[in-house]
Amino acid sequence: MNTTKERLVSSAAKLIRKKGYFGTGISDVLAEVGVPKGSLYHHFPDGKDGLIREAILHGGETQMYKYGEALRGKAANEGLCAMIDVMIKDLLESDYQDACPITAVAVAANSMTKEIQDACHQIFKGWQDNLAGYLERRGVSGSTDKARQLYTMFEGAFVLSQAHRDVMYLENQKKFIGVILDS
Amino acid sequence: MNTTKERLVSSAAKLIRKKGYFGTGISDVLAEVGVPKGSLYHHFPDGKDGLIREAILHGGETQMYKYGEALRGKAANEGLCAMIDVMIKDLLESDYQDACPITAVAVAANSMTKEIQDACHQIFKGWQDNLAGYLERRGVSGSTDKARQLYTMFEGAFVLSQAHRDVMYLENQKKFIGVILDS
DNA sequence: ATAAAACTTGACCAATCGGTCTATTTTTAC
DNA sequence: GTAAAAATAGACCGATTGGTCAAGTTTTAT
Repeated sequence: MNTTKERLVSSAAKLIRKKGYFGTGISDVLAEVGVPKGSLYHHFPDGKDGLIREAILHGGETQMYKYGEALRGKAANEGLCAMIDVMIKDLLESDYQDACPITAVAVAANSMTKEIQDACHQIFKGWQDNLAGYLERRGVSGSTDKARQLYTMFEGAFVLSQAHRDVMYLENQKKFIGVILDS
Repeated sequence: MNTTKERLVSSAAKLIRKKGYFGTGISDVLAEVGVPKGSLYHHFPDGKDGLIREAILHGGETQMYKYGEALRGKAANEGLCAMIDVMIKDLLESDYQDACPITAVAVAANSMTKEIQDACHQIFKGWQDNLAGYLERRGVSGSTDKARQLYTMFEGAFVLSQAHRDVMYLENQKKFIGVILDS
């Protein structure tokens, strides 16, 4: 399926990674999809907020799927390194233009609707739980705490790699994965 | 001194922490300071970009000073914990509304002017160098690498604590400071 | 076949955006 | 004291913002 609604959501998801909530205009999305304004308000009666909310969920789930693919069937350390490689690839392929799809909105989410805050929260939590489950299945002790810490490090490294236009921050995390897993 | 220019800069710095670059309007700043438009364009001929650039530098330096105060005269582990407490206090006092002053802009900085990107880069680098110098003075080996890693963790924890409205992410970093310093 | 529901279309709206401009007031320098 | 410079003031500008709406088209159900 490739409905108008889906194309609007994935276009919005793509744009908010680059410019965030306030930087992404309704007309930008409309122009990219080639759809008039009325269609958007038919599918999203709540307007921009409804669209962005779904875009966050869509972007977050897409990303989680990519991470899941990288982890699958690998030992803990190896899988986590592959996950970092996904992040590095994302940054390089977009020439450092694509932020973490959630961070791009989350940093200013407190001035937005409750629904959007919840969407950010939900996706972040999903990533974390997914990572914890992955570690648990590999027999790592204290999987919840370690997943949280790894996830924190990766998030910081992503932000800094983008800001400095240097994937070194992400690359460096590989060295610390073992330190955390063994702690 | 408390000049019009300074008040404009610190108001802009305050607002971009809450809403980011695109979310902060020139008129918001003007309204808060109680100054007409002409004054702003007198002090900042480059308009919004010039103002935001100085706001980033100002906000970043203010923050660095606060961190420096927390670290001063303390052993490495103790000082870093105090630094985390500063971040926690910032989040709680603003009811999770204030993001890291640089992150708030940096996540979308790639769609802004080179000058603004450079300002973000400069402040981030300053924090990192400061932390490395602090560790070095305390005889920590590999101070550059460890400062970078601690800084990455703290940045991630700040973003996640804000997004989840839960300072636990920051609080948890205290447990890992020793792990990194001893690694 | 036909009525209802779903969807598309684009003109239109008030409000706000960042920015320009000229006029006036205040401060500084000599 | 007076001229120049700095700063304040706010009306005004075109462009864009998110959003509404009435009219038309297509799809679905019966």
